[in-house]
Formats: sequence, structure tokens, C-alpha cells
Amino acid sequence: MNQPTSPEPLTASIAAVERDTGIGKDTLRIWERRYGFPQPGRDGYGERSYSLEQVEKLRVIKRLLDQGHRPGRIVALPIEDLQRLSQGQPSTPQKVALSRTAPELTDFMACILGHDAEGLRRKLHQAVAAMGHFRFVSELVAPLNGMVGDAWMRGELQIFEEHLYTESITSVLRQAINSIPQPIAQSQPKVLLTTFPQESHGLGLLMAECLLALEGCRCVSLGTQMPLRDMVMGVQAHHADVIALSFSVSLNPNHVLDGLNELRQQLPPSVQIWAGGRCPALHRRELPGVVVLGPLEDIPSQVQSWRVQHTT
Amino acid sequence: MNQPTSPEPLTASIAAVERDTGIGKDTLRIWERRYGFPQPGRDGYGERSYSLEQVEKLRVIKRLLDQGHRPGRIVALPIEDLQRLSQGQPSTPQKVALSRTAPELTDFMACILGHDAEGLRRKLHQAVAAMGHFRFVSELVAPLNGMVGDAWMRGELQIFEEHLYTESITSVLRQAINSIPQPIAQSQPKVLLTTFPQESHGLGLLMAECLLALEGCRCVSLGTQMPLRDMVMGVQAHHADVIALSFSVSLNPNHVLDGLNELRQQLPPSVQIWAGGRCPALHRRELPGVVVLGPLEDIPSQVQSWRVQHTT
DNA sequence: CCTCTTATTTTGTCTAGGACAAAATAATTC
DNA sequence: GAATTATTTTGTCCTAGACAAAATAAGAGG
Repeated sequence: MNQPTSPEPLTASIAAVERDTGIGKDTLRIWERRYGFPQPGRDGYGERSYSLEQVEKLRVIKRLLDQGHRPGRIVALPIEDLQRLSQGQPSTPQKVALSRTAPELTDFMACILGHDAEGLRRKLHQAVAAMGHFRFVSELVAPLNGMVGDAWMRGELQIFEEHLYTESITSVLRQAINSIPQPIAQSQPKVLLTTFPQESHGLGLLMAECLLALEGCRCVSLGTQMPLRDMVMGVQAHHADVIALSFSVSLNPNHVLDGLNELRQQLPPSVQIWAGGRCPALHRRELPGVVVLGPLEDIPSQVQSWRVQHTT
Repeated sequence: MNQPTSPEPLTASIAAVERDTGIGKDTLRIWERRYGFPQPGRDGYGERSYSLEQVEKLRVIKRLLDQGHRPGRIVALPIEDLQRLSQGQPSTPQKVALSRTAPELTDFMACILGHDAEGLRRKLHQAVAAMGHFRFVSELVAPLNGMVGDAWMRGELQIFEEHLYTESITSVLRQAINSIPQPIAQSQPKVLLTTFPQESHGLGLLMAECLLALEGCRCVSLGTQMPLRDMVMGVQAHHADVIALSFSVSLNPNHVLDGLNELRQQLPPSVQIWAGGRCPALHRRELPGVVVLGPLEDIPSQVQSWRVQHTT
């Protein structure tokens, strides 16, 4: 049987590469000029078209940059050297926690790869019941996210498989959150949850909401991709004490830092900003007036410390 | 007390404007060249610095663009004309059906406008219990969606208010779906749910999933924005009988029609394609091999007719 | 009057190379 | 060894031109 239209794009446009790697268009072009990589081909209209190998290598490079390497030293290196580098380091520290908790995680991976949606969901529900909400999120969902993300980076997972995973976790997490009774006491902090406009990953937000609700916070989630201006209006409208933001790996570091600073300026000082997630930019520098939460375990203690501050 | 850092940025950089308005840097520059607006000043380094009024006007323009206006017609207009424009339109024709069912809908709107997240959620849960799943979706959620969409178009709703609504409905709908027992019988159709890559609205999908689950279908939702290639792989991996797609108003008609045709060609003929949603393109032309569902009420009869076809 | 096809505008994104501030590193001095 | 100063590195901004894809207008044929 013949192909009706063009089968599938075996190359990616510069916009697609920016989307998939988180590396800006300007940066991609200037790397090409300075380091000779990437060296995309050109399509019929003279526009760059990046091969899948190059995109893959860019992803590896991105990860190494997040670990602190410098572009000039690694961008021109052959892929083998890069892989050696990324093997050497334990990469993100969660890798360690991962192997520690690893035993039954592979069971869940097996469900994902076997397209066993019902089985996955059932196992997840069992895990919530067995582990309790807190351990479910911190010891199962978090490392599993890392595992799925890694597999996806390596191209071992198809998009539809990754989406099924996300859907299943989302569903179970939402149910878990709903099962936590809402506190009425005004003494509990009111927390507004959302993400920056470029951030479309909602799992981190859901995990945070679950842990915050568990600590007795009055949570109002606005979902992902909220413009800065609306965050400010939202905080005011809901009389929130805290705005909690989630940042995933692939966000542009400068956007994150600039955005947080501007948000800090536009928000009254009494409102705290809590920023969490795997985004490396968060930990690069001190952010005045912003509480950066590292691992999920920080959440309970942060809530606790808010209470201490506000019982005077 | 004095400000520790620079007092207040009374102007915004081009990156900040992109972040705050969602209008790309390239676009901002070329509007300036073509239409004479925006006309930012320059800071000490010759870089554009936009005044807050200009950013505000750009936000209004962005909203009008989303409503279907064209840049060339509106970008150069004075702010007053723009505000007049955004008041004007009554938009979609579903208004008629809306006023028919309207009585208690305004209660929900009041919750949204009053930022009463808890009240909204509580009322929604009550409504599910009182009306049953089917009527909840078809007689409450569907018209409420339209009402919120209209208010948003008219600029009466802020983004954060609309997001809170979406979050609340999502949460309640997911809980409703979870409360429907999964059938085990192989005789039930297995339905894969998702949307095209351009489509980011997930509410329609959730509504469909709820009604399909109610009819006894074995539902597997992959969430939104699934590339065509992965839809095909997903159908194969999950041995789906049906792939159900949701289309919202704002999608490009040609993309929809072309995409459906291509999907039809790549899928085995035994797999049915069900397409639903408010997208006008769906109803414009006969689509061979695609079942177009109009109102939500079509879903039960379509499932019924699938069963009839497959009991021979 | 509506529908389909074909010109014509409109519009966003791409291309090129140049420039420069902020961050990171190396060199120097105390 | 710590603090200052030079030097390199690196990302983002600049201008200005080009062109495909989308949207609209115009024409042709039921």
C-alpha cells in the first residue's frame, strides 16, 4: 500500500527543536556559528532542518548544561564523549533516591510498556492505600516520574505511552487529593497553586497540592500556564497567603529568574512565594523573597515554619 | 522603609512583554515596523522598553486576536476603539440553548465571579448527586462551558477565573468518572480518547469519557495533543475498537479535515473514528469513514449502534 | 444563493551577521 | 589563601530582508 501524504517528518524545524530541547532559537543559531554544532541540513526553503540524532544529542547537551558544564567545552564533542560524561555523574540527585526505592518501580514501568492501563491504575490505587499519601507521592510518583522522563529522553517511550502514564497518575492523584478533607480553620495557610505560562507540565503541581492539602493547607489550584498578571490578581481575589509554583527541567533559566523577581515585586511582601520542581535555575542563585523548595520532603517543614511565623 | 533594589520597572523589556502577553519577539518587532504600534522607547543600551500602557493595550489586542480579529485591522487602533470592540460581539449561536436551561446556571457563575472555589466545588458535587452523571454533563457542564466561554470572550472573566472554573470542573468530572465501575466484558467497545496536537482543551474529552464510561465502554484516555502517528500506534497497542476525538471551536478547519482524513487512511477500517465537539468544520462536509457526533446526546445512541453492528 | 476554485493580500516566522552586557573563569596583587 | 582586576565565554538583543502558510477577495459554475 502506498503512502497517501508525506509519511513522517524525519527532521525537525528550529521551532520544534526549541520546544523539544528548551534551547532558544538564537542560542541554536549561535552555537552553529561558534562551535559548528548543531549543523542542520536545509529544507527546500533554505530553513534549518535538524536530524533526529542532532536533536537527541542536543537533549544530552542540555542535561549536561543543567549539571553545570559549559557550552564551549561540550557542544562540539562527539556523542560518545557526552554519554560518557552523563554516565559518570549521578546526574540529578534523585537518581540516588531512585535506586534506593527501585524494587517495585519496575513493575509500574512494565505496566506502562505493556499498555496495561487498568493494571497500572489498579496498582497505583493499591499503592496509595498501602503507603499513605505522603509516601505515595514522595517515594513512588516522584521517582517514577524521573524514570519515565529518563526513558522518554532515551527514546524508549512513545508519546502515547508517556501520555497514558501522565493521565493515570493525574487521575489517581486527583482522587487522592479529593479524599483529603478540606480544613475550615482560618489559621491554616491559603495556598494558590499554578505555573508560569511556558510551563505545561501539571504533574508537579498536583503532587505539591496533595502534600500541601495533607498538611492542612487550604489549596486553590489554578492549573498550569498562568500569566504573571493573573497570578497577582488571583492572589488578591483569593486572599492567598502563599503562591506555590512548580518548575520542570526544561524551562529557560533566565525566564524563571526574571519572572520570579518580577512576581516578587508585584506581590505584597506578606504573601510568600514557594518555588519547587526540578528546574536547575532555581538552585543556581539566591532569590530574595522567594522560598525555594528542593525535595518534596521540604513541603511539610515549610508549612510548619509558616505556621510558626503566623501564630504571633 | 526604602526599596532595596531598583524601585519599580516602569517599563518592560521585549522578553518580559513576550512573557506577559504571549506575543513573540519577532511579532512585536514586525508590528512596530508595519503598523507603528507598539512604539517602545529605548533604554541606555538601545534596547526596546515598553511602557505599561502599551503592554496593557497589547493584552487587549491579544484577546481580540483570539476572538478572530486580524492584526492589520486592530493593532494601530486607539485603545478606546479596542475596548469598544471587545464589548460588542455575542459570539456563538449556542446562546439560545443557554437561555433555555439558564435558571440555576447563574448560581454557578456567581461562585466563579465571587472566587468561591469551595462553594463552586461543593455545588458541583451536589449537582452530580442530584442530577445523575448524564444530566450533569449534558445539562449543566455543557451549557456552563458555553456561558463561561462567552463571558471570557467579552472580557468579563479574567484568565485566573476561567482557569479556576476549568480546574473545578475537571476535578469533579474526574471523580465522577472514577465512580463508574469499569466493565470487564470483552463485548464492550474499547475506546481510546484524545485530541489533535493543536487542541489543548481537555474538558470536552473528559465530558465524553464520562458519558462513554456511563454507557459501559472501556475507556482509555491519552489526554490532549496527541500526534497522529501516536494515535495510530496507540490504537494498535491498546487494541481499541474506537478512537474518540474532541474538537473545540478555535481549531483550524482545514487541519481538522485533513487530519481526520489522514487518520482514516492510516487506521484499519475496522476501527471507528468518532469526532465530537463544537468545531464548525466537523459539520461542514461529509467525512467518509468518520462518525461526527453533534450534541452530547448522540453518544449513547452511537455506542448502542456500535453494539448492534458487533453482535453478529 | 450557495459552493468550489483561483488570485491576492496579510501575517508570522525564518535567515544573516553584528553588537554587547552579564556571568564565569583566569590572572594578578596584597 | 583571599580579594581585585582582566579576560573570556555566552545568551540575548539589534536591523532588515525574504517567503510560505493562512486569510480574504474575486471569479466561475452549478
